[in-house]
Amino acid sequence: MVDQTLAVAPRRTRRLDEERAQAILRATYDLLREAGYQGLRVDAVCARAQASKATVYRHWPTKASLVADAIRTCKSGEAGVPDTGSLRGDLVAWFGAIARSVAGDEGPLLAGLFVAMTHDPELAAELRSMRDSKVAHAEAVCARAEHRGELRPGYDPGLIDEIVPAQLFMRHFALGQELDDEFIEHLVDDIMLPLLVR
Amino acid sequence: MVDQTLAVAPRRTRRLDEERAQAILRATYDLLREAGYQGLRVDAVCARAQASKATVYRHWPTKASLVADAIRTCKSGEAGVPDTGSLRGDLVAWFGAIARSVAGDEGPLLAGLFVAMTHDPELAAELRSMRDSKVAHAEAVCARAEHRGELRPGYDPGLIDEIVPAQLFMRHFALGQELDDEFIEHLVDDIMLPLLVR
DNA sequence: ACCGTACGAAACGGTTTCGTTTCGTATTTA
DNA sequence: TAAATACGAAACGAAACCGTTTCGTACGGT
Repeated sequence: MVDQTLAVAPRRTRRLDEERAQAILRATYDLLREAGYQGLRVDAVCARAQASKATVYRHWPTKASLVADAIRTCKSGEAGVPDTGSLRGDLVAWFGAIARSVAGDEGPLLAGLFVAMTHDPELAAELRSMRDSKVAHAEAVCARAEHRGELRPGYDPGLIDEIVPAQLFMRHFALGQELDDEFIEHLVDDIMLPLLVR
Repeated sequence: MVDQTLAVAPRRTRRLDEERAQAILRATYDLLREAGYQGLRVDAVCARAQASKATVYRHWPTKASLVADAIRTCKSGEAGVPDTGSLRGDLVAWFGAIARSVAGDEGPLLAGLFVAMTHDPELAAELRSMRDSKVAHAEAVCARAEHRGELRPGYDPGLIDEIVPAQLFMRHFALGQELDDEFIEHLVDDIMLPLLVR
């Protein structure tokens, strides 16, 4: 990313240190999580990263480009899920990890981006292209369960990707309720397992 | 609401016309939907409602109080659902209506309020207390279906309130995808009916 | 070593927004 | 009718923020 930006730049001699670029993107990411896109101030990014505004604007001409790069760079990858020996155990462990992500970084980032995505379709498209689909992971978990005899053919693993993040996000942000073990188990036992096992 | 505000005010002679108050709250509501909470400017409310800032600040000392009153006043009520003669028909019609609301007013309002709710717990609590639960409605629809022999006892109507708004909102705002008839039918046939009928 | 470019810090000029004040006029009450 | 209050429009003073420029210094390439 940053290298690519520099590659199309004019004949540069001095260039932005990779460490400094990371600090700028990290500051952007953290402030984006705290304040949302509309509340994000380039001034604040520069202050937190101890970078000059001229530098930041030179490399990222718009707030949208800065934010897109920040998310692309700092977004954590999908953690693997342990094989617990049962479909229910796998789902509880996995959904618990997703819940921690929703309550941690991913949720606040998304919460802070909705209005901007409504107004800036280009940014929206770019951010949506970065979304990690959970379908492959769901397929792996369900295939394991099928192999164990817990599931019969005909289940739709895509329902996991469709339902679980949405339920976790809305419960936490719209309703302000805890994503505790009880809720995770409800999500597994009352919603996802019935839909997969039927 | 507005009357209550006036009732606790000092010995007033001239007072804010009810029509004027409504115009201010309507302008607030509309701008909130367009720009979100963080993008809402009191200046813009005053310009749109043709009210002075002194007037607005006199009656609503903070942006949060203005926004809470605007939502309380302008939020449309839950429309009734026609009795189509079948559970599936009822759900398709009802979820279609919810989808139109999510894509219309309710969704953008919510999308624009997440960050504010994170930072202002009082505002969050107040807004959450205004949320129309769909449980009673779901119970009525399901009771009708049970009476028709379509459902057996043991279904959980609360799942409708839990799942449907979240799925509609996230599909529209997070994924930027259409809430078309196909998706409504998928929501009914592949998710809600299996969970209710089991 | 020299030259060209860009760094960080600070300042710039312009705009926006906030919450408050001022002023002429309107409304309500006694 | 007079007095008190508040209306809408405009202005106020301060702060924040934007994107750009300036300056001394640092870095990369030849």
